[in-house]
Amino acid sequence: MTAKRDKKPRPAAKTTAPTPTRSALRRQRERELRLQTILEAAGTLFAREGYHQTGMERIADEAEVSVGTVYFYFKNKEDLLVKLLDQTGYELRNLLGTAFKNADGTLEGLSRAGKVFFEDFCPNHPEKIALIFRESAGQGELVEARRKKIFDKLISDLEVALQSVSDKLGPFHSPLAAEVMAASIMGMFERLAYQYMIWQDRKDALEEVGEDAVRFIVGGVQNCLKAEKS
Amino acid sequence: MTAKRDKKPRPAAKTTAPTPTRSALRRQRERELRLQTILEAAGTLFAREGYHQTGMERIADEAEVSVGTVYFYFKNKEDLLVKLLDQTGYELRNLLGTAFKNADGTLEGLSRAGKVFFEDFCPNHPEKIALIFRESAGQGELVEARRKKIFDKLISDLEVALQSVSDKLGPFHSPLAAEVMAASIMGMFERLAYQYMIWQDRKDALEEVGEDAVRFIVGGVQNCLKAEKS
Amino acid sequence: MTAKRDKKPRPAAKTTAPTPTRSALRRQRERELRLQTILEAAGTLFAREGYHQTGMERIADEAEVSVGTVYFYFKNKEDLLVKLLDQTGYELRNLLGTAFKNADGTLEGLSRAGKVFFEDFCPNHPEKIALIFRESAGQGELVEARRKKIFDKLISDLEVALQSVSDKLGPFHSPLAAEVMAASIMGMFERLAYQYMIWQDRKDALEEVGEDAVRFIVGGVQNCLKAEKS
Amino acid sequence: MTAKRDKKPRPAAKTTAPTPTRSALRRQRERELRLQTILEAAGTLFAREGYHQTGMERIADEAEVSVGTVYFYFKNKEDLLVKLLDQTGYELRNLLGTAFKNADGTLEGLSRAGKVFFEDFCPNHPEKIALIFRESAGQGELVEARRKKIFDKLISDLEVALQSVSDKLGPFHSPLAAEVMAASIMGMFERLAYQYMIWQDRKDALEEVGEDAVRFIVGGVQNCLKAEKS
DNA sequence: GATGAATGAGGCTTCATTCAT
DNA sequence: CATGAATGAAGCCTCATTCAT
Repeated sequence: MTAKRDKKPRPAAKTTAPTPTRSALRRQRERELRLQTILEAAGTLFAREGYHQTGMERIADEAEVSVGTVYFYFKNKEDLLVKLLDQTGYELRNLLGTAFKNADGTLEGLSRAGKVFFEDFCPNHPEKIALIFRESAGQGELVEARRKKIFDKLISDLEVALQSVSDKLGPFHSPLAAEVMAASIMGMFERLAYQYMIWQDRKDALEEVGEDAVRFIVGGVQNCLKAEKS
Repeated sequence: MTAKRDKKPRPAAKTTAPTPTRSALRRQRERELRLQTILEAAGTLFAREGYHQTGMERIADEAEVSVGTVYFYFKNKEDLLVKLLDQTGYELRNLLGTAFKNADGTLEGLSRAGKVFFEDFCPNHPEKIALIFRESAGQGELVEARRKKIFDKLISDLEVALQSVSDKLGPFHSPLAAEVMAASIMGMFERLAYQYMIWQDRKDALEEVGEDAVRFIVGGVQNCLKAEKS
Repeated sequence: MTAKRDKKPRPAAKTTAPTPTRSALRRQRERELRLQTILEAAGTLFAREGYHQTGMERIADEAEVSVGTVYFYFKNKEDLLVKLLDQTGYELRNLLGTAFKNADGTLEGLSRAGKVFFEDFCPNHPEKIALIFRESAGQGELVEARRKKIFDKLISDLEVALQSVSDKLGPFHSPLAAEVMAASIMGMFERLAYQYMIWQDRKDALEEVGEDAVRFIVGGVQNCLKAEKS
Repeated sequence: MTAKRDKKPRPAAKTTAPTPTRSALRRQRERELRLQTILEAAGTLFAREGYHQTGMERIADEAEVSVGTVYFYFKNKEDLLVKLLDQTGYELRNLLGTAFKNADGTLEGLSRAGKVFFEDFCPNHPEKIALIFRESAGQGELVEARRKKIFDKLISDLEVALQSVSDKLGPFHSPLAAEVMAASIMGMFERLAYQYMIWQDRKDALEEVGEDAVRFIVGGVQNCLKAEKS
């Protein structure tokens, strides 16, 4: 979970030291802290300068450690990107997944979820937008696989939410509809975030963008329901 | 359109022959041909193996020329990507732009444009999808600038089409709406193409995907109109 | 004095140890040593084979390090040449500058300085002769600028010495005289060293050459004094 | 004498065409002209940008011919430099050699020769200064050999002139003296020209520089004579 | 655990030279 | 003779990764 290779299936905690000394605990904490520091440094740089334009030495500098230390915590550069991607994906999924669950099968709920993305996530994590939607693209099979998994999960979560809507408001025109809509909505989020956060710097417009997007989504979903609500 | 640097702007003045000789014409043609060959080789490899994973030597091999020849036609690797991107962008814009214009301000027209993308462009140009939506992302400022320009134009074309719709069916709820919807639709196209062409290999599903997407779009647009049609 | 870029200006603030550990000192020493080893390898090869005929790999081989190591200590090939040139220039100026100062405004002193060049510097540093008078010529603006600076300083030192002579023995015929003579003498040194050390291998003749050169110089200087000593 | 390789020991003139047609003559003239054009283009560029910084294509451009044509007239790039160097050397030797001969063993004659260099050659041929004293240095064995030959001849000419002086005014202190003085004077010319023509742009000072240099030389020579003239 | 000097394979690019047209 | 597209060896340099201290 922390260091280089997962060689040792965690024998430490249970076997030798049942009662972790205080210093051991502190060490554990410091280690976690350092790992995060490095991860953040990498994240910042990847987002700002680009994955390939960022060297390991630069990351080490930014994290105020040595290159060797970076390699102690991460197997290699790709690993750094993967971990970063996973973490970002996890956060995003946490945020959106929760929002979708709370949607409770209503269109209002979906709308709220959309607003969470545009008004919470985007303005607070521009570098994560850059990472997940830009830097992680086209970086080799392993990263791409991870990226796919994240999107798959997000889309899947969204699909479930849409099914709930369907359960309440009637079936969709097509069996693929939920899946397609889920992917569509993710695509919207992606491009809108990219447009207004990365290519233009219009954080202030995000609220309105979110509202329009949400209205678009609601209309879209409604239109895919076989028997539309009167 | 020509080679490396446009240094010599055709020193036609001296030669008394305004009509290019036949051999000169053939050379011109061969040159254009070879340039395209290289461009295609690069396109294929970038899409299949990734931009960074593809060396110049590999490209030369694939195009059956020497490395030097590649550099005779393109300034450097980035130039190759940029030219490729521009060409792809041009084609896509040609296709979609035309479709949007033909939409003539009707929702049916928009739908047709969507189908053109999913049923014409996607299945026939999977490598262009990969190039424009994956490989060109995060490759340095110059490429990113070009990428932005392409997306901007596509979105702008689409926005115009949406304005036409608005002209016919009434104003949108918000002044940003057209722009946001345009970007949204591009995002949908992007992610759906990516999902079904790259991550999954479901060309057969594209037709249905397209239909669902289009239905979603139509619903979305309608919902953004102030006075909805009854 | 240190490595590649002086990025980190010694972040001493944090470490509570103002006294560098013994191992740190040893490292420092080893580093300096290696830098010199590389510099010497490059110097030897540049002199023997020529700057352009010497590849970085060859230099690394000669210094018994890897190419990467060379680039760890020097920014690029030009940097290697510049550092080498500076070092050589510094030594030469040290030698001649001191000799000129000790001349104390006498012609005998000047003569002694000349002999130092021909009998000390030349036979012991043939490769530095080659470097400063041959390899560093015509290698781009940066190197040329450095070269000019070195010559300027040497000439300036010599001019000062000549002014001292003038102070003792009377003014020169022309205001430019000191400067011209200084440059002339440097030119003599240069070509004589080149002739007898590089083009011919007549180290044994250097003593006599030096004597003749010095006699020539003395006569030249005297002839430029307005009121010659009887 | 003219083209690529001297393969054919000139069978043309005598064997097949005893009476050169008019067109053949014109061709001959044009060929010579073109050769000179290329040579001048190369000379200008070598002096301005440096030998290594100048590509063959650039030379061809400047001469308004194709690369192939350059290779028709010159075996390779080095050949271009060698021919240029030879030509320059020839001119210089012509100029100085004549001047030395006209010196007629007098110090006034030597002085006149010096002035010819500083007041005729330098201001009118800055690019030749650059070529012979900078660009041709350190460019491989063949060029260096040629360079040596040129300097040897110049020095030898000068030495002869000095011997004439000696014949008139008495023997030199040392048997090497004439040779050493000859080299010294060449060195003076070299460095002074370099200083005032290349590193500084003080053509206007050349006259004075020449005068001072000449006075220095005269004094130097006199001082090397065993029995000085009263 | 941390350090940072060392490694070296691999990448991109240049450019003198050739040769079919 | 002239052209200029094509060649490909060779060069410089980067940077992820390792390992002795």
